[in-house]
Amino acid sequence: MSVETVLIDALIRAAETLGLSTGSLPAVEIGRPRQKGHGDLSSNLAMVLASHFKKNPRQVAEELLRHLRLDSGLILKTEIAGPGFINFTLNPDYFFETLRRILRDGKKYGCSDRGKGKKTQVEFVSANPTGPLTIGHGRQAVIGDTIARLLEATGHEVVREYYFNDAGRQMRVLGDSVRLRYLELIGMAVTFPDEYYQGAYIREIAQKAVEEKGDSLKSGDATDYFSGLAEQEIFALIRQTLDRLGIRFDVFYNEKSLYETGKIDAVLQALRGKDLAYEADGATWFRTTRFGMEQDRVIVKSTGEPTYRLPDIAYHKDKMDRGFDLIVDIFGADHIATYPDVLAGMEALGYDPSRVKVLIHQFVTLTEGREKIKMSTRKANFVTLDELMDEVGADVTRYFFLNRSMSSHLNFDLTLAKTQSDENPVYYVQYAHARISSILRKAGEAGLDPDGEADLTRLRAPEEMDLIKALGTFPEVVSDAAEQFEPHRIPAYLEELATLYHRFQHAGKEDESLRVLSKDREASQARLALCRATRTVLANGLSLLGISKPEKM
RNA sequence: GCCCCUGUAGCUCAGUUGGACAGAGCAGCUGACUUCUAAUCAGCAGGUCGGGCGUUCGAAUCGCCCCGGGGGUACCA
Repeated sequence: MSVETVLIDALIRAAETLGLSTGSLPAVEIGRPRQKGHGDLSSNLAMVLASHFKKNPRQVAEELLRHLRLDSGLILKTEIAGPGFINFTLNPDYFFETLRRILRDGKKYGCSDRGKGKKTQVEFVSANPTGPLTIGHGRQAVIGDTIARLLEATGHEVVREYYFNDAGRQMRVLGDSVRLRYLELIGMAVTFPDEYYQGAYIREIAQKAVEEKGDSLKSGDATDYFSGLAEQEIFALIRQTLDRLGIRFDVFYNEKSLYETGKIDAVLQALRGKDLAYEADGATWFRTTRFGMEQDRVIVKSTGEPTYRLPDIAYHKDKMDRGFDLIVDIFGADHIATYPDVLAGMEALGYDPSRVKVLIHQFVTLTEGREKIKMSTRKANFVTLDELMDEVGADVTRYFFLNRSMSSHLNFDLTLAKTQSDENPVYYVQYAHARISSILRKAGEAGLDPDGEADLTRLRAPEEMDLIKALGTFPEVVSDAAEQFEPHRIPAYLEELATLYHRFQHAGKEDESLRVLSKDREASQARLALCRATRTVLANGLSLLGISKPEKM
């Protein structure tokens, strides 16, 4: 039983002796004061009950305290503060126990089984192979991968999936773009349309075609060859980029297969069978108005070609049929309009739409100093994810994207990322890890045992206690981040933890007796244990972010 | 017009789901190294939380109305 539940039980019992029936009690909550000096835990119960008793909250708090029976081995001190908070100070033994647990659990510390065995799919990136991944894709890739890692850490069984389409208009234009560059390369005069893909990579693919085929394709329709070649080359590039970021997909799902296996038709039939699809103006419409939307939507154009909605619905039906309990879709803000239709589709087909969790991340605005750089795959003026990693490395790239909540626009100043990479917070966190590694190495030389037994009660300095307390909240941070799908909580936590560690180690510089490797052997062993526990948590956190854990810097 | 995101220190952003005097990093200014790696630490300065009204014991957080920025509102994806 956690301390929180113990306290809640005790508070409820105290409230009952004041004449409140359990039924009329509001939900009792235990919070963590953010201010030092307000104890370790606090309850707002007195303030919530004040209006019921028509008394002042501090007075209610006093009465509650008078009836509160607490285990002194757990709670050291209670106090009424502020407008009527009851603050609890925990017995340090409690924290030493969590420290032991960290040392015992190691890599598992922070993991939980909240999502025990839940079959979960995370779909992200899903960029069509029309060009190198951009910085916008990068944000999604890193967010998606980290959410997958968080879900794994909380016991989910995760499949990472990339959905793409290599048919359709986009790919035809791509193939034809390559064809025109090819013709140019073999010396023919062509006019290259504005709306075609302008990037230099198109020429490189065309060059490959020249090497493979010479000028044998100068006449006739070889668009299929060109788009096939382009897809192959570009996908290889995309996988390579993802690999640099440490991202591996379990499944690459091709939209085309939905047609080949008849899944598209099956959806159409099913919708028609339920009178949820109808023909009008030469097109086929989905009765989305049945599901609370303002207008019906076209799912098959008058040309006979489906709109994106139909395959999207068929794809999600397939996810449902594959038995996923939780389906996480990660989209950029530009796709925000597509998901209500997909969810309506699920409902129409008799599935529970609440199994789908749609996460929308806002755009990345790339700036160079004050200049905004516009990003578009078709125009040549984008900065690729690879170029970014060339400049700042994979760790910084991942960290930058994970640092901020996905609902806020990300302002990525390229000049800042390049010139200030030394001052990037990721190094601050990594440095704490490296520093600990170094001190553990030194411990052996000093005749201490870095992995040895320790009397943890020797840890009493404020710098030590603050660090221990922070280590104890890690599992909660991880499960909250996973549950809320908010990866940015992890870097925020790690920065705080790194600060506490740096402060702890620095204390030894001001006060000789607080050094980790001191003359007091027992104190040293206890501090080494604290170092090890801190390194474990830093390492586990960095692993969740997919960022390296240097032993030296 | 309607829908989604957003507005917090000079800049970039957090804010534990309604709690205690609003926080961090960077930039600025002071100080601390023959180091258990100073890629560090301590301190100072910096705010009408876009504006207004409301709900509440209590609002950056919830509701309504304005103002600004971004995205969407296709028989494009």
